[in-house]
Amino acid sequence: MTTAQGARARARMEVTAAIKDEARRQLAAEGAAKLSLRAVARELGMVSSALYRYFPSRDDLLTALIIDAYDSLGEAAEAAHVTAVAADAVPAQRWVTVCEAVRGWALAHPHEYALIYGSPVPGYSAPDTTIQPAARVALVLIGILLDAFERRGLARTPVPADLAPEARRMADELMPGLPAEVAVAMAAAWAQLFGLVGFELFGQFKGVVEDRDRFFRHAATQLAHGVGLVFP
Amino acid sequence: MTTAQGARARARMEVTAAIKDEARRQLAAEGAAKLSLRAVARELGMVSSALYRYFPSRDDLLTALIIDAYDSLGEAAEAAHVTAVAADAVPAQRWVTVCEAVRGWALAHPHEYALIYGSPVPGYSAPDTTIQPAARVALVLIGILLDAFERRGLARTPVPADLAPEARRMADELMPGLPAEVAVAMAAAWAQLFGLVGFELFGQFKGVVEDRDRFFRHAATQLAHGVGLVFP
DNA sequence: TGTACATCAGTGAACGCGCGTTCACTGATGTAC
DNA sequence: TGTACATCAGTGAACGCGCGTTCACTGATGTAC
Repeated sequence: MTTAQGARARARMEVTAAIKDEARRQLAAEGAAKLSLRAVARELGMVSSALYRYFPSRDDLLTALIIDAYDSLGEAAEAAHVTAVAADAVPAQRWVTVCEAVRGWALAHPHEYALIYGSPVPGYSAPDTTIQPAARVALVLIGILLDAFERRGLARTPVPADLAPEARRMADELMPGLPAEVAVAMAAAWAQLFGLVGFELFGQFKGVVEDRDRFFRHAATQLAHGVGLVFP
Repeated sequence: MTTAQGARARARMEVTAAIKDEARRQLAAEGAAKLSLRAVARELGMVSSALYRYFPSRDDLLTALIIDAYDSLGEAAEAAHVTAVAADAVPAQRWVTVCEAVRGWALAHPHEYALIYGSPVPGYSAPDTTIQPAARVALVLIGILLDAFERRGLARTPVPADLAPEARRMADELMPGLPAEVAVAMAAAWAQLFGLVGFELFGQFKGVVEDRDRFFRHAATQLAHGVGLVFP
C-alpha cells in the first residue's frame, strides 16, 4: 500500500534529515575535514555502522551537505530576488538586495558557507552533481543583468583587445544575451562579492571594518556599478 | 664561545626549518585541520615527542606556518612593488603589478594560501602575533594610494551619508593621509582582490573563466579604477 | 483476513589504523673554573 | 689545557582517545497470495 510504503520511506527521510542536521552541527564544532561518522552516530544514539544504511561513505555525506548548502543559499538569493521584483525594484536595487541576501545567509550559516566557499576539503573532490546547485546565485545575478540589458541597456566598460575572445566565449557559453564586456564584469563581480563576504566571515575585517552592514551595502552598490547597472 | 653557541643554535634553526618544511608538505596532502605532529616526526625520522623540543604544541606549529605564509606573501608583494617603482611605473600600474604578485604567490603556494585566507581551522584561534604579518599586502597597496594621492590626487567616489563616520574612522585609524572615500574603496578592493584569487584557486572558476591571466589582469585594472587610480 | 516470505534498519564485534601529549631516561654538546 | 657540571636534543613507552569500514546477525515492518 502507498501509506505503508510511505511510512517506511518517511521514516527513512526523517532519519536522513536527522543525520544531516547533526552533521551540520558538527561542522560548526570541528570543521568539514574532521566531520566524523562515528561522532554523528554517537550523538544520534545510533551505532556507527547504522549510518551506512543512509550514506555509503563519509564523502557521500559531505556531498549531501554541500548540495544542501548551495541549495539553501540559492533559495535565499532567489527568494530575495522575487521579493525585490514584487516591490518593483529596479535592477540595480535588486542586485544589491540579492548581494545582501547572500551575505545574510552566510552570516546565518557560517560553517556551511565555509564548506562551499572555504578551502577545499583535502582528499575530497566534489562530484558533478554539485555544479548545478552551485550556479544558482550566479544565475540570479545574470538574470538581473539580462533584464536590465533588455529593458534599458547596461553601461559597458570596454575590455582590452587580448581579452576579447575570452569575453565573447564567456558571454556565449554562460550568459547568452549579454554583451561580452558585461559577461567579464559579471564574473569578476561574482568573485568579488564572495571576497567581501568571505573576508567578513573569516575574520579578516577584524579591526578594519566595523560598521559592516553599511560598508557591505555600499560595496555591493559599487559592484552594481561595475557591471553596468545604473541607479535612477 | 660564539662559534660553539652558534653551532647548537644553528642546528636548532635547521631542525626547526626542516619541521616547518615537512609540515608545509603535509598541508598540501591533508590540509591544516589534519596536520599531524606524529606524521611530521615520522617523515623526518624523529620520534614524535622530539618535536616538543621545538614547538610546545601542534597549534604553535600552525601559528609558525601561518606567520611564515603571511610573511612570504608580504615579501612577494613588496618585492613586486620595489621592482615596479624601479621601473618608474605609475601608481595604477604598480597596483596591478602588486595584485598580480599576490595571485602569482597564491598559485605557487596554494596550500599556504588556503591556510591564511581559507576557512579558519576549527578549534584554532590565531594569536595577535599574526596581525602584523597579515597586514603587509594591504600596507603595500595603501602606500601606492598615498603616493598617488600626494602626487596627482585620486578620483573619489562619494560615500553615502550614513557610511561617512565609518569611512572617516577607517581613514584616520588605518590609512592616515588618505581621504575617507578612498579608505572605504581600498578596504573593499582588498577583500575583492582576495575574492578573485580565492575563486580561481579554490576551483570556482572551473568551466567559467579559462583565460585566467588576462581575466585577472583586467579585473585588477578595474580594481585600480575602483580605488581612484588613473592610467595616463 | 491470515500466513509465508522478503525487505530493510539497526546491532555489536572486529580490523587496522592514527592522534596529541607526558614522562623518566640517555648521551652528546657546551660552559665555567 | 683539563675537568666537573649544566644544558639540551632526542628516545621509547605509555595514557587515553578517536577514526572509517566490514560483516554476520536479529527482529521489526511491509508484500503477495
